[in-house]
Amino acid sequence: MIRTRFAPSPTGYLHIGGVRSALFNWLLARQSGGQFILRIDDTDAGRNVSEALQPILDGFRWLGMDWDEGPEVAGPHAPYYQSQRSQRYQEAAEQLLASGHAYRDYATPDELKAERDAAEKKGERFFYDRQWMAETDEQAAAFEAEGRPRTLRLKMPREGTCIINDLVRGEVQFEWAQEQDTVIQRPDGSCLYHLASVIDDHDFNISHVVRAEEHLPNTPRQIFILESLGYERPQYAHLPYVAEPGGSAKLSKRKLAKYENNKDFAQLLARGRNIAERCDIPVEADTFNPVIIDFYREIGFEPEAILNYLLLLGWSLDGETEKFTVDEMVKLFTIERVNKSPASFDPKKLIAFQGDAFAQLPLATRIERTQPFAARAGLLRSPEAEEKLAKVVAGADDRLKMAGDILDFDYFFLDEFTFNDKAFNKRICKPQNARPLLIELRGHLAQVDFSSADQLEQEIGQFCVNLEIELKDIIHAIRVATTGQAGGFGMFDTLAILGKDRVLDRIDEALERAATICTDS
RNA sequence: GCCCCCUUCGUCUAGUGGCCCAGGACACUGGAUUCUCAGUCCAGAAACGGUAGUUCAAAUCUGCCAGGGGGUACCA
Repeated sequence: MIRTRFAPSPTGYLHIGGVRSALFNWLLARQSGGQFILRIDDTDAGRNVSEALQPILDGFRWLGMDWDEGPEVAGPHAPYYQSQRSQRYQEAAEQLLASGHAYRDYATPDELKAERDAAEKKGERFFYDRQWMAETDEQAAAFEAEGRPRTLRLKMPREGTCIINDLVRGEVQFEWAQEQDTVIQRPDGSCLYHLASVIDDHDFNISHVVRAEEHLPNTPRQIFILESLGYERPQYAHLPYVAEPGGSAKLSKRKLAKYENNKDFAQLLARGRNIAERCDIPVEADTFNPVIIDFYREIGFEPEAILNYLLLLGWSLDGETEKFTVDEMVKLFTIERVNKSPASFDPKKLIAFQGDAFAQLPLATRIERTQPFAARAGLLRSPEAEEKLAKVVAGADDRLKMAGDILDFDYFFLDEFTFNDKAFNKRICKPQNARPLLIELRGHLAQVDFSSADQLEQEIGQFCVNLEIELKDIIHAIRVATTGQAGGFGMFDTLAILGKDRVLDRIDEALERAATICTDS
């Protein structure tokens, strides 16, 4: 039985790279009828865990990655919080000490630092020489009498090779002699990550440790721990990390400011901020950002689109197939086809996937998705607004890339709207017959029934025939006058949705504006 | 510095010795269609880090070099 795990720290946000690691773990488990476990690495005390964990669990639920064991679902190996498992780590630490695989060490942080600095000065690699190792209880007592702090260190082998057969990297070798005597327990008795992680993976029966490649160099010491304890090795798969947009360094939540200099990243962020601002969504610098999963949920992305995009960041089926439903991902994913090299996060391609996924949705679903955004932005105040929303979403068609884009069509809902200056100049000021035609058309439109777009098309067509002009001689001016925009969807649909009153008012408004701002030349 | 990993179009990738003067996708450019925008269709530009070998034949194998990255914690 394949059992995989993802182990987030409760920091209050779910990193996009983390989501990808989690996805690969989840896929691996699901495709074989295995299990996916969520374990919380909250060894850092002093933080309100439940509060900081919630956004992460919400993220998982939103993405549809369910976990078989972990927070809020419990399970046979509970607790799944490392902070509640210290007793267990303590036992393991003692076992390691008793078997001679670990030793008590009494070096002070200052002494260590001095040695480290000295080694660096000589251009050498620091290597702890076990100077303050207590080999006997007497020695330990003596050190303790001096008031020295006690840590527990791994007594790493000084010769031989550690061979790891990694599922994505193949065989990787490390010389034991290069490994440091890692500290596994602090003076206060708390245990460190490497110990905790190994114990938990063993206790939870994790069969496949699938994690980011920054853990690869840590693996030998973890293997040392687990073999010293007599545990079986899990299978390892070290994933390439997700790199920053336009770069090759690891995508980091600490470098948000830097990414804003990336054009594509900045555009995505700006798009999100625009939606958030109008919908009154709190924009916290820490979480409202394309590196964090919450961002996408807030502005109306489809979880499947994100999953699909992330899947392709480091994995491919065949170089041709790009679109996968979640079921297909589960069925077709193979750890063997995970790439070795880092993949950089490309906001543009993510948007392309999202736009595609959104367009695939049935109309009713798209309406449903846009509804909350329209509501929060105050577009749905009039009684017939819901009905209008349905028409607008239908008319907008694939111009809507994400649910929050509905705000681009606010001019259908609000009395107030703004004219795009450039379009106004080009379509209304410049063509010399635009204004007379608009006046003429306004008069005609006042007699026309607006209930059907087809009807409007006929009427306006006839209007053009009568005046011996072409449709395009007038239609652009109408668009700008009634929507303020250079582009938009079908003009007759637009007019029908807008309704007669608004259309006439707006033409009047446009004419007034033209009178004041168009400079005759 | 030391250890480890990685290196095909701008980006994600296909490619496991001949099918590759390198295929697909996003983005980009041009054209067609339309009332605009979006879309769609067609076309185009765009890559095997370098080098020395092995071989009849190398993006694919080997060595070296270079570049990038990760790790090097009483962080995870």
